[in-house]
Amino acid sequence: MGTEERKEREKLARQEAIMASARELFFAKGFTATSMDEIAQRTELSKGALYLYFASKEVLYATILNEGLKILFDRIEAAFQLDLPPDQMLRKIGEVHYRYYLDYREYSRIFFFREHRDVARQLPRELIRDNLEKGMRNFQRFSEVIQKGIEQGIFARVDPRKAAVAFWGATNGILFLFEDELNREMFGMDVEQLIYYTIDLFIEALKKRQGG
Amino acid sequence: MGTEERKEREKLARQEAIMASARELFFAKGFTATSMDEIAQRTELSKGALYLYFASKEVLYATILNEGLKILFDRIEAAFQLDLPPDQMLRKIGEVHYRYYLDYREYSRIFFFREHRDVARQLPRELIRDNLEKGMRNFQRFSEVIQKGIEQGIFARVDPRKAAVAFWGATNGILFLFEDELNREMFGMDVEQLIYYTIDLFIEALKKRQGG
Amino acid sequence: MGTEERKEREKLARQEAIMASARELFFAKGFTATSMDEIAQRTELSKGALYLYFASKEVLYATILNEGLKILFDRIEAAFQLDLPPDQMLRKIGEVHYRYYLDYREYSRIFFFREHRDVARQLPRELIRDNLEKGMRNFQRFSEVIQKGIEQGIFARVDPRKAAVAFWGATNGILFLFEDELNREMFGMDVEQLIYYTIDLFIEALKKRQGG
Amino acid sequence: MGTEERKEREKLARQEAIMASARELFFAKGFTATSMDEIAQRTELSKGALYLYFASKEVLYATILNEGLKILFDRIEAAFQLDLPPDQMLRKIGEVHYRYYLDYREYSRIFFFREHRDVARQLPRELIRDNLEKGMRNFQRFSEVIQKGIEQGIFARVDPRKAAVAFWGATNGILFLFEDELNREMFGMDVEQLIYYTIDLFIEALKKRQGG
DNA sequence: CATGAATGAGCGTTCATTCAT
DNA sequence: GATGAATGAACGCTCATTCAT
Repeated sequence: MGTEERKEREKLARQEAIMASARELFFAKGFTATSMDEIAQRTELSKGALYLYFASKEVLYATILNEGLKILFDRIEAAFQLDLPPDQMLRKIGEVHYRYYLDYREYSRIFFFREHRDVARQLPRELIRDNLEKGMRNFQRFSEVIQKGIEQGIFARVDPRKAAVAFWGATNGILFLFEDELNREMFGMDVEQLIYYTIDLFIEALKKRQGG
Repeated sequence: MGTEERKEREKLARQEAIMASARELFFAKGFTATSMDEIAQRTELSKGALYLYFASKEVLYATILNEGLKILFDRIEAAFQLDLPPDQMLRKIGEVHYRYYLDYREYSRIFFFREHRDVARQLPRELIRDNLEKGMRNFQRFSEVIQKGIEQGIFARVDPRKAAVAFWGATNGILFLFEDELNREMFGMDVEQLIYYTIDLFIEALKKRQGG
Repeated sequence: MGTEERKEREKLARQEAIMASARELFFAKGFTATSMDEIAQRTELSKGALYLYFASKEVLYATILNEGLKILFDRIEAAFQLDLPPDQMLRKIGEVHYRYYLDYREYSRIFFFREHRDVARQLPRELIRDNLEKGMRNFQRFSEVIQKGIEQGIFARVDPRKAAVAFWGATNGILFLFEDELNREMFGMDVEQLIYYTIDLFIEALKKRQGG
Repeated sequence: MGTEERKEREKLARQEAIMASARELFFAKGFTATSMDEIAQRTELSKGALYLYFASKEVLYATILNEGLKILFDRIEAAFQLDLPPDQMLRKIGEVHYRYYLDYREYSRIFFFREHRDVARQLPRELIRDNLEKGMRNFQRFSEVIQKGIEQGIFARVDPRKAAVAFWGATNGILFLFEDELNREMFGMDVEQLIYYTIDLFIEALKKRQGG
């Protein structure tokens, strides 16, 4: 029968509806300031119904965070499918990171919340493992790109894995710094300028460097 | 009589006792999740007494944050007093940042979270301005070091201010990434290794790069 | 099914139960001295439940006040519907005021206190306007009665509006004075005696007076 | 020795200083909104010291209220010393009441607080008795004036004591009504106009009335 | 499945009063 | 007498979660 299927579909639709409301509210007001009441209201569902779909406010939040993480993973994954020479690929990855930061501003932002950590632990084990695997795959690919660059003589003989983390850390750090208004004011420059500057600086470093 | 002095001492001791409890709790659970009740209990003082020493939870938190910020500023300030060639000075700054991260782990950790900023705004205007000024002075010195390196022919003709932010962002980003247990597990390397790796990579990049 | 109806009824019953507790407490101790905790306890409901029915302590109080005010307005309104000659109508109004004072002793009492006004301002604007309108209509009718008395040659040519306020003020003042136990003891007479005495004195004054 | 006297004087001075601060604050913000802290601060005395002079916040408040009552009593007392014919004397009393309302606005206002009653009971028995006696004396004189008016044929043969209370109640009632902003707006006239209007209306009534 | 009324613990903050000094 | 640090109970209000229907 299609009955069960329909029910399953409806259940998922409802779940997504809740997440949609929650997303907007969490993004706009943060975890603490958002109440289950508001989420229920915006979803036009009863407060009790929320607990039919999500075990707790924390789990709901964590699920949303995970969603954002998935998007980032997928975008990076997609980038790796492109056929680009290593140096351009590196630039592409940086760009993807920055684009994600622009397109999903709130997800990026939310990763910087302390609450993120406390709450991320609430994710079902399988999701956590899944994220870890995806992350590792990306990291692996990242390293391979650099390795390929070395083999092709484009990059110096660096440690590909270290370089990958350093690169990722650098872009992350820039975006993080520019989250703070006081910092932005202090630096007097915009993120875009700086993120590409940092990416290029880094790629140059890899190109010219000798030894690991 | 020493009576008054003693009282003053005791008052300061009590204040420090409150800050100590608060520090531990804020570090462990963040601002929102820590209650004045808990702080009072841990200090073995009545909740009301807390308000004799700090006007509000926010002010208490802000006072603690500011303390940590001051230490970092002072350390960087001190580093700039050393007489080192630009490239070594850059390495020193990175090292200071990392040392601070090690010695005041929890402060670093707290600065990484968004909650920090929301509360930091509650600091008295003069403190905010003071912090901003200190930050700017550090940033200025930082840029000057790079500028000097360029003039001495050690560094390529980069934009000193952009390079300074990129450098600071990179170290920050590494430390931030390694805060996450999953990331640590994924990367399979330790922070120290990587932070120095990144610093050196960066300095090399500045040395070899042509154009700005 | 009657399920929904029953629920609605129960809801209203609960609301009334809260108001009943609140009324007693507010009457006995005033607004400030009454706590939501007490009201909840007396209603055998959790404190939180109170807020399901009333948005705030102020709104709860205001709702009760408004209820009492409405009764008074309605009674006066009803009196004006009677077909009585002006002098008897005046006496009727005084009597209504006094009867209300007897029947809704606590409401009268509460209106005498300043606290009332501070909280009355918290009423929704529409209610305030509504009350003001009702008050004005009553005042208008009141004046018209006196005006008619003048036209019929029963009353002297006084200013009807001033006379109306003076009359209302006089009855109010008597009731207010007799609220105080010390005053009652001092005067050695009862309210009823005096209120009618004052009313009659007043009507006589209007009858015999020449000029306005 | 004058030592003891001096001490006594100082004690009284201190007491008065506390009352002065308290008066201003109670008048400006009401009983509840005024804290002992503020009173102590304004008096430049420690909070503890306040309790050396007044047993509680309530007693302090009551003492101030009593002071205001005394002023009113004294003014009326003084009026009775004047050598005026009964009708003019009555007008004088009304005027004194109104003048007091103008000059000691806050005292008048404060008598209308619910808190007044709750707190008045806290006065030392002797003060309460004293007030009662003064009140009775005034009431007695008041009645005598009317009695004299009757004997002189100026007033009709009313019950002097009832008339006195009615008169006092009427002026009180007017002042009370005009305390309320909404009422003032509704009536569209000012107190002064109306208070004299009511006084005169009343005196006329006494003059022309026949019987008691 | 879904509702929404109800709970109950918790929040930051205030403040009259006490008491060791 | 005088201080002022400390108390402790209270305040109005919120909200994640539960559960009878």
